Amino acid sequence: MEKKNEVFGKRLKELRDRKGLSQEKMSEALGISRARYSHYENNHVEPDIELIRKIANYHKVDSDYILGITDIPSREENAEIEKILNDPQTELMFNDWKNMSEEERKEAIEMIKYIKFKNKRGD
Amino acid sequence: MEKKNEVFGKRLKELRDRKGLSQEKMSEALGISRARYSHYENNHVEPDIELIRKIANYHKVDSDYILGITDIPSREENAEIEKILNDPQTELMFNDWKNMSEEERKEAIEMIKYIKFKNKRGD
DNA sequence: TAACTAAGAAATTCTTAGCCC
DNA sequence: GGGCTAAGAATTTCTTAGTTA
Repeated sequence: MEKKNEVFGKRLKELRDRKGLSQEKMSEALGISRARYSHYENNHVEPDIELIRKIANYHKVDSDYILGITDIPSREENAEIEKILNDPQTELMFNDWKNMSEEERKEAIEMIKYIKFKNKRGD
Repeated sequence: MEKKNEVFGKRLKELRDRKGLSQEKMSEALGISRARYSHYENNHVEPDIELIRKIANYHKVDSDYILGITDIPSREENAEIEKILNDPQTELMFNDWKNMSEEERKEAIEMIKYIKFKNKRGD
């Protein structure tokens, strides 16, 4: 059967697998038939906007991810990261980190691990 | 004519108005007919995924906004941050960094500066 | 059990042409 | 110009039933 070269179906399957659900369970959750859901995963057909919304909501990911516009499942996470990066110290650290070699980075990671380890022990 | 109670059309019109374009110009930009574009704004029909992508890309907004999932036009992803964080080592480092205290971070920054200094001198 | 698909029915979309302001 | 829509053609989607593994 014909398959469009779409990322949409891949995403559906990937998100479903992540939850360990069968197509049956997924179709129930979305309120559609088993066959219909299968068509989506195999890129035989495309859903309407309402179902795209339901899918995004169910998996708690951005529609941009489902539609293959981005490879980041959710920008919410990214927003959190941005917040962390707004911390002055973190910014400082990142300025150095940016232009470090792989070797230097390895070294730095070791040091960081050591610092954490040391403090946990209360030295 | 029948109108679905959709936010999709509203968004299309709003984004077009923001640019001060006619439906004609918009339809040309998207590579579709004038009537077809009008149907979209009036919620008579819904586009396929490919066209949703084109619209989001043209207006530089998230598909989540166009589909009415969010009211925030764009979550303004920081492309630079994404790129940096995709590096495996950086990810590793960041996992530790996240849950470090201010004191620990200070210490880490000193260490990083030292590592860089040391290497510059060729020791 | 789980997933896929052929075939046809059902529904939606798209075009053309024309209308209104 | 700028936007809307009726009507029918064209296309797509959805269901049923059955197949495959």
